[in-house]
This record gives sequence, C-alpha cells and structure tokens, in this order.
Amino acid sequence: MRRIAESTVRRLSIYLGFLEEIEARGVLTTSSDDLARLGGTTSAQVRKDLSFFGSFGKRGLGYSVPELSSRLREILGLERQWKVCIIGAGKIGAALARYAGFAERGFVVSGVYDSDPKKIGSKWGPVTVRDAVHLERDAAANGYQIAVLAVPAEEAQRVADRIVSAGIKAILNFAPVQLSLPNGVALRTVNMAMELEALTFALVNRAGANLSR
Amino acid sequence: MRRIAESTVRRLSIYLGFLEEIEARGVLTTSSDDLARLGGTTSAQVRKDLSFFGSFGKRGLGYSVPELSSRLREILGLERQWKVCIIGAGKIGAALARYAGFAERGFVVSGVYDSDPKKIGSKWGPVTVRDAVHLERDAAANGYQIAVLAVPAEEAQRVADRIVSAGIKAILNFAPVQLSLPNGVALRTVNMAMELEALTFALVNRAGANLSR
DNA sequence: TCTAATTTGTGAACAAATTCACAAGCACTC
DNA sequence: GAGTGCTTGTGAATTTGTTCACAAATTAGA
Repeated sequence: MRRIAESTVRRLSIYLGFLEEIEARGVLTTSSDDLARLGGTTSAQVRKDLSFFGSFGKRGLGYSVPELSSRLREILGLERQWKVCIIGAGKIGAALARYAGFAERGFVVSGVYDSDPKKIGSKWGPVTVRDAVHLERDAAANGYQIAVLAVPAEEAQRVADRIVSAGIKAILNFAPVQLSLPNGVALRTVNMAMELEALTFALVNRAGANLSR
Repeated sequence: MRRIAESTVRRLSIYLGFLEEIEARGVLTTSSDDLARLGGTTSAQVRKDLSFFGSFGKRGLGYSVPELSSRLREILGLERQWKVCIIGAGKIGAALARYAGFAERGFVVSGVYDSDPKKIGSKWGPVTVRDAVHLERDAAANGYQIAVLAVPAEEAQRVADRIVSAGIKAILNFAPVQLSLPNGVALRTVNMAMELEALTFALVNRAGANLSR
C-alpha cells in the first residue's frame, strides 16, 4: 500500500467524528461535500483521502453513513480494543485515565505506573497505580500495545527506552522533549508549549489568519 | 512576509528548545547540523527554515547560541508575556494551570472559569475559579490574549463563540470537536482521540514506520 | 598571503500534497 | 428508455514543501 500522509490520517479521524455524530442522529447518507464543510476542507480532498483505501460511495448518491463509518473505524484500527498503560501518575495521566471518550473508542487503560511511593497503591477507578519497576514484567503479562508517557522531561527518554525494550510499539508522549526511538515504534508527541508558540507566532506575525490545522 | 508553513513554525519551537537547553549548559555556538541531528531533520531544512526570517549565522562558524535563541524567541513572540485564561476547571485545566513550563515561557494564567457552582470559588494557586458568566467582562478588564478551552465537547462551540465575542484572538482547544471560528482568530486543537487513532493506524497499517512528526 | 577546512545561505531540482475538472455511474421523472 | 440532475472517483495541473548542491564567507594554519 502506498504510504499514507499523516494529514490524511488526521482527516480520516475528523470525518469519523462527524459520521458518528450524524449516525447517532439517525442520518443515513452523506456526501463528500457535507464532510468537507464540517471538517473545514474541500470535497475533492475528502474523496481523495478516501480513495487511498477504496471506493466507498455511490455516484449521484453519496456515502452510506453506517458503512463509511464502519470502514473508517476499520482503517483506523478501531474495530478492536487496545490495551493502554499510562506512565506517570500526575495531573495529565489522571486527566487521560478518566477521559470517557477514551473507552468509547476502544482504548482500555489497564495499567498506571509511577515511581513516587506516595502515589503507588492509590486507586484510579478500576486500576491501582503500580511501582514503575514492574513495567517490563507487566507489559509481557498484560500485553500493553500503547504506552502514554506522562513523566517529567528529564526522565522521558529513559522511560521511553524502557517502554521500547518492554516490547510496546506505540507511544503517546506528553513530555516536552524530542524522543529518539528505533524504527518500528510509532510515536506521537503532544507538546503544549509548541501549541502555544504556534498561537503566539500567529498573533505576532500574521495577526490574523486562522491557523487551524 | 511570505506565508510561513506550519511545519516550519513547529520546527522553530523544536530548535528553540534545544538552544535553550545547550545555552543553559554554557554552549556558545552551534551549527545547522547540530540542530538537525537533535531535531530529527536535515541541516538544509534548518537553514531553509531560518532563512525565511533572515540570516543569523556566520559562514564557516555556525550560529551564536544566545543570539539565535533570542531571535527565535522574538520570531515566536516569546519576548513578552501573554495573559492566558483557562475555561473549564476540570482535570485538563488543572494540569495546564500548574504546568511550570508555562510560566517559564511567559504564559501567565490570570483567570480560570467554570460554570459548576462546586468549583467556583476554589483557589488554584494564585487565581480563584470564577463563574464563567464573568468571562466577557473580565476579558475586557484583564486583557486576556489567549484562551484555553477545556470544556466538554457539547459546550465547546458555544463557549468558543463567547471567547471570540469577548475579543480574544487565540484559542487552544482541548475539546474533541472541530470548532468553526471567524477569520482572524488563531486556533490550535489538541485532540487525544486523534493522536491515539494515528497510533492505531500505524500499528494496523504500516506495522512499523516511526511516524513521529 | 595563500591554502585547506568549515559552514552558511539560497536558487534550482525534486517530491509531496492539494485542487481542478470531468467522465462515469446512479436515481428519478416523463 | 431517454433525459436531467447529482455526486463520486481519479488523472492531470498546480501549489507547497523538502532536498540538493554549490558559491560565498569565515577561521586557522603554514
């Protein structure tokens, strides 16, 4: 399969969000034009994005909402459950662990780790915060597929290395550092400072343009 | 000035991060090659990125670390303080409000709002959570320049409209919705679901490539 | 002062992503 | 079953972003 652009994947997520919304309202068909309007892009872009994966619509008619949303879930890998562990039981970890939209999409938080003795043992909903020394052993036993890295910047690379050697192949990183990982491990970094700097850049330089993605 | 690509702005943030790090360690000069290695890009990319804003280096020598970091701070609009208000006093709001890196970079959280009576009045460090009905009046009085939107998805668009009509020109949105804003208001959206979906897509489809940005 | 070793800045070549534009397919009507 | 009105799917054109490659600066050493 041809390499899919990151921007395409991002848009697929957006389309799926709308499809689920209108599906819940009972809408049965939609068009590339609808999806474009709601997602802030163009209808040609929507069709091109979808065309990388097949042809899901009917000419003259549009797309079946249940079918397209199911296909998108499949493409994005959401037809199954994913076991997530959170490393770093601070505020960000807490916000994520109790984020409902998480479970809705099939992400099951099945482990939380920290190395602070004050936090170890506390209950977070159904899971108990465990000592980070158990990470490797638990990863093997529980089969975590995604690790959320929410530790201080100084520890991030060291913990990331442990995550990788524990065999986990996807990391969502909240530490404000550029992690270096071996090929074959998927990484996404969410960096608040960077987001704010994009805003201040916009405020200062192009006093204006809407720089939504 | 020519329109600057979003990817360029993102990389400038990354370069600045490294410059501040090595500046703190007393390093005085660096090269496009150093910055590239640390930032996971190429030296040509670094030089091209910088070239949009001027020429800051010396041929044969490289860049002065203090000078370049100062120029980047200027370009990114970090040479001044920014007044930030947080709307939604939940976990995400809390995590942001006490994030130290925030203040370091000149972002001053000077207001927190919620509409839940149980939260209104509680102290968050130096600020007190206020009733969201006061947002517009306070925005005029305090001059907030950036709003962090951390409310549930259902309320996000409505609150965003109020932020805009209060005259705030930049929004950092954590609600998992595609906001529609008038031109001239800068928007960045951080969407956990989307990040996770990019990871699951990578796990399912190209079992492997490192999709770090 | 000349030569060698660096490293920047940038036009030109290349690659990637987006938009255009239109043929092809489908539903509905007459 | 021919005509009309829509909407998809997709090559081609265009635009945007990245990489190449090299002249121009600069330092250091002889």
